Amino acid sequence: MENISCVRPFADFSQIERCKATIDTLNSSFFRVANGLEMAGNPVRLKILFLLSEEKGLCVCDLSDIMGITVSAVSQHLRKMKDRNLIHSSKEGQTIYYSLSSEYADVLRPFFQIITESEALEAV
Amino acid sequence: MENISCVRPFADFSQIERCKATIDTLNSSFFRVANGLEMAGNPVRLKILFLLSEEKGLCVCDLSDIMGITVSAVSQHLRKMKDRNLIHSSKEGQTIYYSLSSEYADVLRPFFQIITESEALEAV
DNA sequence: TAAGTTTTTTAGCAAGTGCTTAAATACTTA
DNA sequence: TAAGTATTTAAGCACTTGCTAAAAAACTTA
Repeated sequence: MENISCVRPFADFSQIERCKATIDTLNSSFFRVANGLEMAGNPVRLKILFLLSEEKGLCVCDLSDIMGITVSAVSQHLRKMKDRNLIHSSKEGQTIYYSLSSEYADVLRPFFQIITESEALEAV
Repeated sequence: MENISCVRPFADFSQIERCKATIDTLNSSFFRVANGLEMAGNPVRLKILFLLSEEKGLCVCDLSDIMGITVSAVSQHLRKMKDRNLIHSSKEGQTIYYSLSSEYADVLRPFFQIITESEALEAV
């Protein structure tokens, strides 16, 4: 893929080179950020993230009950998000409580706002 | 999945019921927003979205050259994002220029900032 | 018209996702 | 200790994703 696809007369080759350089420098950042966004890009996980941002003291089986999927399925989602540092866990006796990391709480807030704002809209 | 998974003595059943109701009301919003976030959750697409936010007048083959994947692959990504209204296209002669929708430009800005800010960090 | 260019679409495939069931692990208490 | 509860892990599966190569479509110009 070292070829040039664009032969059109007005192609801006300096622009292309500049973009290539930028993309290359920031490459690992793109992967890291996309990796986080990918987590929020699944409706079940987005719900979990939303719930953790709104409520305190939710465990795996709470989330399972709330969303109507197996405890195992929730657990696997939680692990993915924990691996990527979107959420944290704290053990209290037998139960493990999950919470949203403050970093992601900040960056996801606008999306949660869109979700809650649409409630009124959809009721029309 | 109408069973109750959580039998622990301190389970807050009113909390669970409240959450269930919220999630149910906002269900379609979660799907809609996750559907958009899913687009940004892929490194190739995130790069495209970033480039469209920074540059004017990029076409499919420009993006193909910049990122080193086939024109076809880029085109398929663009179609997905166009279907979900993340981007718009405008035809000028033979070439089709793509641009980021202002709605998504706003909501993705914090992420782009994280990406560009990390440049200095990684240079250390 | 015909030839050339840009873009999209199709077909096919390797790899990944998200779920369930069943088994394993961790912890508490009788 | 044994029994019960909370959670994670493993295995297996239907389904989806993202890519390439090749064909088709849309447009421009000689």
